[in-house]
Amino acid sequence: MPVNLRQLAQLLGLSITTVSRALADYPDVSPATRRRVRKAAAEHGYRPNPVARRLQRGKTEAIGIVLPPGQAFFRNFLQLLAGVSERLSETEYDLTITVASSAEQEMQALRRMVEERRVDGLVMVQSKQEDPRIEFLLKSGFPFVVYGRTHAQRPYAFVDMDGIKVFREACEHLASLGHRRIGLLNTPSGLNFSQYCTQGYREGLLNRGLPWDDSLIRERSGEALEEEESFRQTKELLALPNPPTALLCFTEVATSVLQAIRDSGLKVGSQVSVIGYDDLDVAQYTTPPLTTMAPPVHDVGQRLVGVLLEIIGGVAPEQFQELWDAPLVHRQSTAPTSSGEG
Amino acid sequence: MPVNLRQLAQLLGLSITTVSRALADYPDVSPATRRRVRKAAAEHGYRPNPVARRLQRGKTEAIGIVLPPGQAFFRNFLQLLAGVSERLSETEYDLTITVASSAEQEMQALRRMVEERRVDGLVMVQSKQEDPRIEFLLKSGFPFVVYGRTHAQRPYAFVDMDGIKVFREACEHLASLGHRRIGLLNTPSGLNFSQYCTQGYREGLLNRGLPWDDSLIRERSGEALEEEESFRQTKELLALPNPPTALLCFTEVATSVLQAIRDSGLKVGSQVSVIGYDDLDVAQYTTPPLTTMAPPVHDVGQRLVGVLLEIIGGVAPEQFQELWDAPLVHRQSTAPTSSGEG
DNA sequence: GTTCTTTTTCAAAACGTTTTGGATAGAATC
DNA sequence: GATTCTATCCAAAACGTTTTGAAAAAGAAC
Repeated sequence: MPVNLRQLAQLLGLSITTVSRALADYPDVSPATRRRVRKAAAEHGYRPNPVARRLQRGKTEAIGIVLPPGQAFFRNFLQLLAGVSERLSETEYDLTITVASSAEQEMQALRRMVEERRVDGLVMVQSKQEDPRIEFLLKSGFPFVVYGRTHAQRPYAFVDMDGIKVFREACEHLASLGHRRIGLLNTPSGLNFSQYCTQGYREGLLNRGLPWDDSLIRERSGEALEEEESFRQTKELLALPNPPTALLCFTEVATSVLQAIRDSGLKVGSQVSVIGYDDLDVAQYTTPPLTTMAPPVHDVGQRLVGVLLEIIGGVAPEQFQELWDAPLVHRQSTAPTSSGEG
Repeated sequence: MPVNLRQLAQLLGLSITTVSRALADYPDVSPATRRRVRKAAAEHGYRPNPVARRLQRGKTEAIGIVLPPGQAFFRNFLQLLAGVSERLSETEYDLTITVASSAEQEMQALRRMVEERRVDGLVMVQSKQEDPRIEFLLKSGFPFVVYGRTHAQRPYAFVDMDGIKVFREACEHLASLGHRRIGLLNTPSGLNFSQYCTQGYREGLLNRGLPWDDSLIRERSGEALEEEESFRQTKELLALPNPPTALLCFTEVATSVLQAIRDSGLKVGSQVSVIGYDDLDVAQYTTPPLTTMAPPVHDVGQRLVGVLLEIIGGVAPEQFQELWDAPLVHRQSTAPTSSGEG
């Protein structure tokens, strides 16, 4: 049904070559015929067949993502995906995804993508400390970029949030508001990220001359319902003899944290300041609206594609090792202590 | 780098044709050579190039999904995607997705997929009552299947939950436990689905001879934070002079509903029964664990692909119009009233 | 040893592009 | 008028499969 190059050329009384080159803006086709070709192509709704182009170019013009198993996926993954997709729409590339139902199935899906050359490159997410997927990709020399970091022999391309810096600065910001006791409600320690949080938190305290206090730190087990566990942990912190006046937490549990604060008879903002990590939609709707560390997930998604395309183009991966910053978005859940700056 | 058919044939001293046919199990190649070819193919890690196959077959061997704009995506979408992906992994098909950043961009992405023939068919999600996307697809004669229903001139293929039946039966179940006043916490009325809920609820009451009472129904505005709105609405219902002893709600807001019940000094299960729609993970972790209407989203995803592949294969779409049932998963949030069946 | 089947193999076309390396014409140069 | 140059155009090859139609080899029948 759709018209192809041969038919279009025949219609115009031109060769396939000339039509192709006219549409691709080669300089060796006269302006007159170029216009003529353009017009005819538009009229007949000619669209080059991507599959044919891919074969000829030896590229699949697609990049892949395989979603790791386990429903517990990070909250703003769709936003990352949106960034990826948006950047891709500027190109001829498609986004091919498969969602894995188990760890073995994940490796299998990965193998299929690289060994059958179904995509030109891969965006890897949810990196683990020791990650067989990354090892496999390094070994096979396949283009890829990681959102996150991992332990690997050889250097590889990644874009990651600078968790240490982000939490350090959030912590320092709370200190500059006059807070002397700052609590940390960390994500489960299975993830790489939780360690960066703790370290940044530690550095922030240190920089401001505040003492380290184990009792001000809680970490989710990852087993119980996150809302309930966070609620409980927050109440524990506030019930301490010398309770914190500020909390660092993850936005995904922020509603529970805020609720626990109110439930303890305290006012969020004026009495207890809270900063959440991740600028989820929900942060705008909590009462009061939540101050957050706002990782630019959408932009990261775009950047991941940009990097990957360069690597596919032949640039060495080790050139792309980026740590990104997450600015604070100030809302009403943070306020100076009554005693003011100290 | 990877070996292709020509090289493999040369290695074996056979023609391309024979090697190809041997691997495809044609009967006209002798068992001996077939074995020989198989062995060599395995040894050299031969994988047919999918792009070449696609060109030759005139198929893209891919199906597409374009995610509608707006972060507020339905909760278990990833589970649907998992089903889609799982079914697809039994075939040679890839899954191509693009996420739209706006309604126009959504149409544009759709056109691109259809007009450039980047995929062989589409799975459509989040159907609206009047849906220009569906109209466009019908007009262009492109293979597609919808998860959900819509108003359209011509018949089309869909797989949808039978919301009326599901809510009717949930309502009747509560009635059979002795409940006489049953509340409904509905999803915003913008969605098709909310009307099926109301209707099923109505039919359930009718079948059990229970009176319709407007004051027992609440509908989220979709503007406020869903947790807070649901909490408030639940408290309103329980504060009525003649309050409900059972509630139908959506699992995505169940924690707030349960909390509101406790907050009103009532016990979930023995005093107020709750059934949630959607068997999200969270249902297992609430206190008490939540009885749910459990749409088999994963299976629906698989089925959508099955249907789509048949349509791509040439079967008429109107043959596939399926309404699926969602069984009740009984947990501890439902119990007979103290007065018992009656 | 010829003829007729049956089994096994293969050359070539096709899918729809892009790109290479000429060809052809007219204009410019001498 | 022969030569060179430039501006246009095009035939053909290539990408790696699948499939068609025919050829070659092997067996069976006489």
